[in-house]
Amino acid sequence: MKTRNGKKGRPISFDKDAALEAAMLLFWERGFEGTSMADLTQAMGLNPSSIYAVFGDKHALFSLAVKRYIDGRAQYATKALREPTLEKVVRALFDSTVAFLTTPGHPPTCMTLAGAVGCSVDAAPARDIMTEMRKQNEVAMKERFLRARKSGELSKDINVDDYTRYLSSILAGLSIQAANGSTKAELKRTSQMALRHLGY
Amino acid sequence: MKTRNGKKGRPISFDKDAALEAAMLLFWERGFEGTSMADLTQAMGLNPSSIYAVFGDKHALFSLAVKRYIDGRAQYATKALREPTLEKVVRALFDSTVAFLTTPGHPPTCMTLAGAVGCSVDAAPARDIMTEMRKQNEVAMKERFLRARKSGELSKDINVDDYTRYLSSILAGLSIQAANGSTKAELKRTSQMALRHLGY
DNA sequence: CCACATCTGTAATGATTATTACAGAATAGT
DNA sequence: ACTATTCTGTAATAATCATTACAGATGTGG
Repeated sequence: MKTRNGKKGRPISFDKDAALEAAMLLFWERGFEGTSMADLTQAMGLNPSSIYAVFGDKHALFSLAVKRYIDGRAQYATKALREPTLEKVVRALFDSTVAFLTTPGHPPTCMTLAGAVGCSVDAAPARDIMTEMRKQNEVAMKERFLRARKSGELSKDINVDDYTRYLSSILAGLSIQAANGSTKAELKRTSQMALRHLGY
Repeated sequence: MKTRNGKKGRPISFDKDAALEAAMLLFWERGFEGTSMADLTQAMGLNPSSIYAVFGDKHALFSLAVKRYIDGRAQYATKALREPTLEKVVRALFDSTVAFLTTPGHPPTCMTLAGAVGCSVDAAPARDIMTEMRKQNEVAMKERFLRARKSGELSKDINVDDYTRYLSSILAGLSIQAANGSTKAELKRTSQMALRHLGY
């Protein structure tokens, strides 16, 4: 057994992970429609046949790239929600978002905002994936805030849905600010102002 | 003199304004890259030659469409800044934004966010126009807040740049919320929470 | 070493992209 | 009426789009 799990035929000659990472970064920078298969072949260092064989068509590849983004680069948000107290959660949310948006090596914005907001009908599935991801993110936030409400950290006077949407709005706004070219210092001050208004 | 300003040749047979309006709405919905010239010919009811003769190429047409958007549909923001007091300005900013985002007949988001955030290098000029518009919007807000600072309505303890970016962030966030499918009632509650935090 | 299965590279596919060439139609000034 | 000028409609352009056909390469299991 030369391993490969009993699979016959010529084995893959490239690093799937590295290829998908390259695809993810390109989609992140240019969105679904702004990224051509030709661009992808170049960035991934593969020929079309290999891409289609391993990842499927462009839509499937985009889905995988988004999944990689969510499970990797975007985990900072999930981690922030695991902080023990509400204040720490909210602080971590802002701090890690600012850090994320200003990390070199990738575009200064969320992939889910750059990917596809307005797009052609052909790209609508990609846009819907992005919308779905943004909504899932809000659901995760809401669940954490519901726990904070039960523990008494979040006043019962506050509607959790509203609180969630409010925070989500500001965080999305930060991403737009970053895309506009705001510096790390500016983003920090903006989030400090948001935190102050939230009572932290 | 049959008027037409001494212009010779066959006269234009269509309504420039209506055609540009149709183009603007299509760009708004699908962004620069998501809108093809074929889509535009159909939506504008014109053949390519007429479009090129009157509006120039796709980039020029996009510029004109954005200008029309700014000078028309997006004037609500400029009007809000003309309110007499800071509180009225801020309230109007939120109220009119929510009204705008939920007005039927156009996409539920700002054109400057839907148009092109991530895009191909070919579409970069269009993206840069959108970024420029978002920045100009902030400049206008900042000027108004500087006046409020001078009149004593805005505390000198508050950095006007920060205040501007903070408000701009929340407003952009509202646009993302609306694109996510939030209802008018939800957007209203979110902006009410923002207003409360701002002291209004 | 042989038959089979899978992957790789190239070159082709047909569709769609933005843009233009060109011929005919409609006006203006003379 | 005539010519010059401009607009309109169609059809062509060359480039690029996503996708696939196919032949050769490279492996596995027997």
